[in-house]
Parts: sequence; C-alpha cells; structure tokens
Amino acid sequence: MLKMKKKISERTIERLSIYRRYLKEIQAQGKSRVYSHELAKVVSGTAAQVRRDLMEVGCNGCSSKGYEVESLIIEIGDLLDCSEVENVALVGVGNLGRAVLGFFSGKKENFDIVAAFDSNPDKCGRIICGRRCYHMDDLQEVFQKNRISTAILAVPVEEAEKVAKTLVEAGVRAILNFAPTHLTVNNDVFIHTLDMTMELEKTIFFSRQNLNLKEG
Amino acid sequence: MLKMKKKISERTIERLSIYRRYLKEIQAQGKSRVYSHELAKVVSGTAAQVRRDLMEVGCNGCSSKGYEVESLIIEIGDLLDCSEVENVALVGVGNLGRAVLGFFSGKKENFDIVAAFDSNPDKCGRIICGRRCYHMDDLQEVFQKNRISTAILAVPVEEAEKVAKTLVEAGVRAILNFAPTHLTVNNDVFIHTLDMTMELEKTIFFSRQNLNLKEG
DNA sequence: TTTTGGTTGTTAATTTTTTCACGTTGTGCA
DNA sequence: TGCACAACGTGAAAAAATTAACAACCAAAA
Repeated sequence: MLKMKKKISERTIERLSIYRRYLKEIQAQGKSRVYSHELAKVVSGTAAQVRRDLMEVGCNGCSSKGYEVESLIIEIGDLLDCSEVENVALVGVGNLGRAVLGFFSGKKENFDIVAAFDSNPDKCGRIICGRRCYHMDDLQEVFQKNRISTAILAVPVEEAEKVAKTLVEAGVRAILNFAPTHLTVNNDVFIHTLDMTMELEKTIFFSRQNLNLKEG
Repeated sequence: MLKMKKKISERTIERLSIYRRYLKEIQAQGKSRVYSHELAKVVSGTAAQVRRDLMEVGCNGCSSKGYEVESLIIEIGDLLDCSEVENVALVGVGNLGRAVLGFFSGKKENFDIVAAFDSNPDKCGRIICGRRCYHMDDLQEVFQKNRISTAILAVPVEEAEKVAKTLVEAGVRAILNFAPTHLTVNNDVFIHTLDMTMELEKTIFFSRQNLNLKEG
C-alpha cells in the first residue's frame, strides 16, 4: 500500500454515513455549502467533532463559507463506498425481512439488495419488493453468480447460527444480523448484530435516567 | 436520593442488556453459573470488561465458580428495568411497524407494546399482531389512559418530524426512531435513532477494511 | 495438608475519543 | 484598505473506555 491510511474509528464511520445522508438531502434542496455546526446537529454532536471527522477524511472547508456540500459527498463516498455497487442479499423473508426489503427499496445507495432467500418453498420463485426470492439451497450458486459478499440475516433466532454458517461457506464477507444472538463464525467474516431488543431497552433506560436527573 | 448511583455509560448499558438475554438463555438450559469469559464472548469483548461492567452493577461473583446466573439476571434487571412493565406504543403500522410488532410478540420482557397507531383509517380498529391499532387522532387519549411513555416511531421519513412533535405533545418521554432522520424536539425527550442504512453501510465498510488488512 | 490452576475484584495504565483553545483565514462592510 | 466577525484546522488537554496486572480466593487434586 503506497499511502498508509490511518484507521478510522467505528464511531467516525457511523457519523460520516449520517453526514452524507444529510448532505444529499440539503443538496437536493439546493444548498451548496454547509457549516460544521449544522452537521453537528444531525448527529447530536459538536462542531469540533465534525471538523475532526472531516479532517480524517481529508476534506477541507473554507473559513467563513464552511464546506462545499458536493465535495463532501464525494469525499465521504470515496472513503465509504466500494468502487462498484455492493451486492447484498437478504436471507429470511419473514415480516422483518420484507420490511427491510421495503425499507431499502427505491433508495439510491452504494449498495443494492439483489436477491432474497428463504427456506420456505412457498416463498421461493416469487418476486418480493422487486427482488427474486430463491431457495436457501441455491444460495451458494446465486451468491457466486451475482458476486454477493454481504448478507442481511433476518431469520428466526433459532436458525440464525446455522444459516450464518451456510453464509460463511458461501463466501460472504459481512453479515448484518437482526437475530438477537451472538454468531460465532470460524472465518474472519465481519459480523454486525443489530439488536432491536437491546436498543429498546437502552432507550427506556435512558429516558428514565433523564427523568431522574430532572426530578432528583 | 440516599445513594448516589454513579452514571453508567451507554456502552455498558448495551452490554448489560445483551448479557441478560444470554443469561436467560442459559438459565433456561439449566446452567446456574457463568464465567466472565463466557459473557465476554457474546459481546465480543474481554473478560476484564465484563467483570468491570458487572462491578458497576454491584454484582459479585465467586472465585473459581464464577457468577450465579440467577442473581445476575435479577441484579441487571434491578438496574435496567422499571418497577412496573413499561408500556410502549408503536407508531406507524407499515411493513416495518408490523415487523417490529412481530419481532417483539410473545417475548417476555420488561416492556410491552400495548398499542399501535396509524394515520390510515383502513388500518385502525383492527388487531395487528395482537395489538389494537388506533388512529393517530386518538393518540393523546390512549397514551394517557395506558400510561404510555415510550414510542417506537416507524413512519415514513417525510412524516417523522411531524409525528415526533405529536408524540412529544402527548407526553412521551422516549422515542426509538426508525426513520432515517434527525428529530429535533423542543423538550428533553430522549431520542434514539436506529439507522438501518448507516448500520448496513458500516457493515460493508468494515468488511472491506477487514479484507484490506488481510490482503495488504 | 499443600499445591496447583483458574477466577474474581479492583486499581493502575493505556488507549481511544471527545472537547477545548486558539492561530489562521476568508468575507463583508465601512 | 482595514477592521470585525465567524468559521476552519489542529495541537493540546481532558474525559471516557478499555485493557492489563495482580492480590485474594476457592476448589480440587496430590
């Protein structure tokens, strides 16, 4: 590697993704420049933090005119996106799976959900939210044919571990896991678990703490 | 307040929630004791971190026998849970809303989704996943009658801000927001945004970084 | 009984992340 | 032009989170 890019923290990556969405939003509204304090608001952070995040990406703004929206979008994209659109598969076409498909439908992003999988034969062969649903048995084949290396796992928790194993065997590189369980995989596949129960419990906890702070 | 409980970090709260789920799981399997390194695995952390988290809660284990599963569950519950079950409302009965309802159905937790709301009259009056669906117009009334102080917001992004305002007016204390946008509320309502696009982008980014580390 | 091996509780050290502070710079106005 | 203002860039400081280290402890085996 010619240029040693220093590691960027997970937190910064999260914020960059959020900055970018907001930037696209205001770009669509015709804004061409933005200040750090405006970006700070959308991540509930500080202007200094935004400037620091953008510094890591190598963006540079301009005193008293702020940052150029278009450049920011491009530069954040250079960091976050692959050169080609990333092909993603949804595994598990239950309620949640369909909701996820719907959620990402029609969005223009640097990734694309190109296929869905389910073990229920009734669901296979159909088109769901614009994506063909295949049987789990065809997973490996479809993954290779479509160069899919990221999967969204939305199967019942009892099956999650087993299906994850299948995904790893199919050569997946990353899994976004909606099942409320820790997945142990042998290979060094990147697994990110999105734990809705935990998120709700956390929300409730801090709302109560908020209250205590006011009352106590 | 007699005992000044020191503030517990968000990260620790997240892990505690995950520990607890795992503890309930192994308790159901008949395990009565657990080691810190076992808990570490389910959060992809270290044993030291687990011990530290548990110390904050005031749990104490026993050398060479580890922690008692039942005590841990109770002590984490004492911290995380309210005295009564927390009543939660779902707002927005689209694909995602229904999926969320389904996701939490039949789970025995310290919270309970007791009502759903939608602005589409066709959906109102019906029972969806075991919960009655009301019209948005009845929100304030139902919130007060059922002492609902937490809402899950699953409406289209265009409506999120407006609906959030309604929720705040209805006296909600916390919102778990699925809409990919920052909500600005006047009051000090606790808002936690669960941003699926960001989570997926993050997953893709780190899977690629993973790859680079191996290849580079 | 004594030793051995493995775990907890906790303090200290380290690392990471965030915030502060301030020199620099571009803009607009008088 | 010169001044005031507001924003950026960034090193330093502070705060927060994680990891390391180790004494104390327990259980089981020798």
